[in-house]
Amino acid sequence: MVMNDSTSTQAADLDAIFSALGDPTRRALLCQLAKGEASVAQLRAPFEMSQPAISKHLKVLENAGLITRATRGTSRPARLHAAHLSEALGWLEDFRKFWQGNFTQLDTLLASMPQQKED
Amino acid sequence: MVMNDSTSTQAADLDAIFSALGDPTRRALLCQLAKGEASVAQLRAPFEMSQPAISKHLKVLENAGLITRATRGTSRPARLHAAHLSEALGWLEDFRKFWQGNFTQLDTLLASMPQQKED
DNA sequence: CCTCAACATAACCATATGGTTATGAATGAT
DNA sequence: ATCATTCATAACCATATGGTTATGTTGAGG
Repeated sequence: MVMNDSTSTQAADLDAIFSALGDPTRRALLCQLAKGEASVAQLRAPFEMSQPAISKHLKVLENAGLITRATRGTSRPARLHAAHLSEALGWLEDFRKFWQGNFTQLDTLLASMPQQKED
Repeated sequence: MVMNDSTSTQAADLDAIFSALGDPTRRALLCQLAKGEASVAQLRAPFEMSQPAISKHLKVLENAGLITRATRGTSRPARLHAAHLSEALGWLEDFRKFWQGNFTQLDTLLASMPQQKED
């Protein structure tokens, strides 16, 4: 497994995806969208936040490839684009496998060594 | 499943974890640490970046609960703390399940409706 | 055609982020 | 005791982020 930038998933993608997920409002928006597509007004409803703020968050999610926008009249409904979410999942799962595989070795290694003071 | 802040995982945790993962340097640091614990100097080696910059990144990772620090003499080696990584994984996997479950419904729903122009 | 509704965009602001250089503190070695 | 090494912290800077209000744009309906 390759754990650096030579992976098929571009580092910039992961930057955008993880950063997008780092905001609670945006995670909540994704949760709403998991129930189906929704307009800006609908997405805004649960929040005490201005409409432009929601539009900005949606743009961040769109740039991260996590949602797509349509145009239906004056409405611009958003919907999930799960492919990019799996990129983040993929990285984390790969990382977990890598770490877990290595952890076993490390564990074995530590067990065969004189005890060390940890701090 | 609960997709909001009332989950056992605090929203603030996820904020910190995902934000921490949003930086390529920090992901690279985690990859290095997946091979085993490492000192600041060792972690710094692959980067063209000052030592304080690395220390700052390590603090971000530590605040996110993704690593722990030890103290061995003048060295302060870092090591992975995978439990918090699984929080991010957990959120993403839960989200995927939620979305996938709902996607089926949505798909069925759309199939039973008159065709709509998408944009 | 006029107007309302639904958004987007611009301009602005405060704070956060990611880097730097300079300096300080603690430990190990001589 | 001194000195070098390892790292943390402080101060600073440029840019990004997350919010606001004000305004522009575009399509639907009377």
